[in-house]
Amino acid sequence: MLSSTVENYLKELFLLNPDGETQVATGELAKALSVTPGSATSMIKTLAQAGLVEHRPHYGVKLTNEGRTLAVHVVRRHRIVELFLVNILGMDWSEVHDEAEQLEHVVSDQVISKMDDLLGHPTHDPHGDPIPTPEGTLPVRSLQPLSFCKLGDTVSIARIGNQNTSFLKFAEDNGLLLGATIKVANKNEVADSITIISKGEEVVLGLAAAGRIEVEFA
Amino acid sequence: MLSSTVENYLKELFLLNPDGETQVATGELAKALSVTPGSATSMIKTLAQAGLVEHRPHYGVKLTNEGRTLAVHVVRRHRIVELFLVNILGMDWSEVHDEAEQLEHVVSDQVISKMDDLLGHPTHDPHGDPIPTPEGTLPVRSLQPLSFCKLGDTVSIARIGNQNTSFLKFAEDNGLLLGATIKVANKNEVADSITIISKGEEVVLGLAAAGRIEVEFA
DNA sequence: ACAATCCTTTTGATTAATCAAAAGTTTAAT
DNA sequence: ATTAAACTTTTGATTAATCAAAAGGATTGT
Repeated sequence: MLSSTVENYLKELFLLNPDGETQVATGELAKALSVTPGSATSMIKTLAQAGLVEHRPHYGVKLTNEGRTLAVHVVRRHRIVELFLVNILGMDWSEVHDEAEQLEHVVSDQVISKMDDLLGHPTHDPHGDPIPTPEGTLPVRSLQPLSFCKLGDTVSIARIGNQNTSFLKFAEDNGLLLGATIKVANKNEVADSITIISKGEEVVLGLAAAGRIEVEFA
Repeated sequence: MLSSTVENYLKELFLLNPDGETQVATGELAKALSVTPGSATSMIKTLAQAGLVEHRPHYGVKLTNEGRTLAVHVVRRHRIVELFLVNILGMDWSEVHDEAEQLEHVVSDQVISKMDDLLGHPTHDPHGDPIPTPEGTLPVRSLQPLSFCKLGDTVSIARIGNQNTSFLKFAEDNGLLLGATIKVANKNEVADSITIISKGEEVVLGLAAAGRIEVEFA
């Protein structure tokens, strides 16, 4: 059985590099997991030993097929739990990420399967992130960051890629919910901001924040 | 925040000595937790340091009020989770104990409270064990072990104090469910067995097993 | 080509939890 | 009252995960 720590390293490697195409830098991984680079190096060596990652010292690290499979399962557990907490237990989507972060390491496959049934085999979690199937397949959508939209574009929100509680509360308060249709009312590269119309109200966002909201054309 | 290990030690001390009247022996605690006596001693010293238990070396150990409060909360989480897994997720009562054993350490109070709402503020878990209130109070019932019943007694099953999966499956298969009314058809102290009639069928149990089934007079 | 800088890796220490086995207490039996 | 048996505690080691800080590569600028 994998420790929670190992599961977190694998999951984070997957999230930082979902396609498995690039190498993830030790420092990037360390930062994502809030550990020192030295800790990351030593865990990477352990994972490489176990055949879960491929490590090219000083260049980076990448999941093996085996590691990727395990990582995807952790992600599946996380996202099903999140949706369950929101849809069945009635929790707020801004709160469930941290809770799921704990639960993902202890819920059994059987519990996940029961939750999945109860939820009606959903394809996306409350933040719009795809839920991997039990076999490890991920539904793919072609989304673009809101920050790439042009003046006048009318789009619908498909994903919020920022799990921060306060940001999610802000999004909720301003009607920036999954499926909401919004229109770009202004965009100012110099001022680093974008203005959108959501439910008749103007909302101004910095481009960095808008980059973490993904949309599709309606 | 308490580690899972600490929570398990506290929980087990509570289960071995719910009234806090006697002292629990180091060896007894060690056995219940499947650790060596030496490990138990060293953890007991840590807990005593933290003010969660009172340790009289060579005599035994006992929860302090603070330790008891924490232990009761762990038990509450465990039992709510168990009932949730059975009533909401549709799992079999014989399977939920081990699952709850993991979940009890990571579910937040908020999740427990939502589960509690959804379950309608239950007082007992699927095995008939009382669920402590959020304030730490335990409902009390006066039950007696089935093994104490006399020939001809008609009683209803109120608690199954054996969490072993195979035993629970056996109980289920023989109609020995909570609330079931049974009658003692035979009792043989020499043969160490008791025979009961459950749903018209005779079921023979050893007295040790019958001792872990608790009943109340109908 | 040579530093300066920026990462990464190594080294040595620490903490929580555990075990095996030695040493120490208590209890019970003769 | 001594000794044996049973239990508890201590000791010394081990493992997983971490950190701080030293040492080692790689990259870039001049």
